[in-house]
Amino acid sequence: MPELPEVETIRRTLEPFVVQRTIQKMVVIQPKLRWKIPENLAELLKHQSIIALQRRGKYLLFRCTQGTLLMHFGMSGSLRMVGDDTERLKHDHVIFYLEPKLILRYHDPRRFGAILWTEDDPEQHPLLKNLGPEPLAPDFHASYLYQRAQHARTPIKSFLMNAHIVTGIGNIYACEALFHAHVHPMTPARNLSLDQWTTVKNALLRVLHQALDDGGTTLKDYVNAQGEPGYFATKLWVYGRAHQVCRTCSAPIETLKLNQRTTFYCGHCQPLRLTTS
DNA sequence: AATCGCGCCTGACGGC
DNA sequence: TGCCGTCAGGCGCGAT
Repeated sequence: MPELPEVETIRRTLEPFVVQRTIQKMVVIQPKLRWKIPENLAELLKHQSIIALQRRGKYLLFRCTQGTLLMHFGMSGSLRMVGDDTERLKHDHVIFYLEPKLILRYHDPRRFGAILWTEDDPEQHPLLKNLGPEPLAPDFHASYLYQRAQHARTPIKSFLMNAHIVTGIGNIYACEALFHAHVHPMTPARNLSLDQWTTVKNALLRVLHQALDDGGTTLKDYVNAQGEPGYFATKLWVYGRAHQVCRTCSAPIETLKLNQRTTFYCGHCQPLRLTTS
């Protein structure tokens, strides 16, 4: 599922190809994504040039001459460059035809993704304006997390996955970062000391950078814009490893449900501490 | 104000 | 073989 490293990988793969190109045509096959694709979008996009390709959290931003196309991949979305348009697949919902010739196909079986348009500052778009900071930004500090967590009784894993606190962290990287930080996912966020937040933040950055180096995590169907998978899946320590032995201590990896999401952890390496230390 | 759980979707899989 | 239930889950939104 595309989290920050996957979306950033798509962005990096795509950027040298799409910037400076012009949108000749957009064909919508299935407009019903998480939100309906605006009916006039094809008309609006025609003949616009792509000036830059950016990322904010898990959103991909196509900065165009007269506005910005916002793209989200939900759980199962992908965007691929293809040579020709002859072999359209089931769940290919939108096709972008660029000039000089380049075809992009947006594919999303579960349709939890989104394709939207704004002509204002995209940072002020309702979906972006309340997002928390980028964890990979140079000014992202443990002290920020510590401050925001002061009154949060919510489990640290839910806290890290809250895009209004910090963007881009989904289930996989939240589980992995907490494992490396030796913090139990149920620990109330406000219980962590500044030192512990430093540990968590460093673990998070290490996991995100490693995943980026590996081109993201492919569990089932994630591919970048060139159709290539990511190789971080082989380096997962807890995610998807229920009942298997911990690679550190050989205890069985356990699971629990947090906000309807399966949470993987090692009960031995990540002891639950309910008192502030 | 913070937190919880629903609903949107399809595909894979297990049981019968 | 087919049908049904369950699970996977990002995230806005309404309810508490």
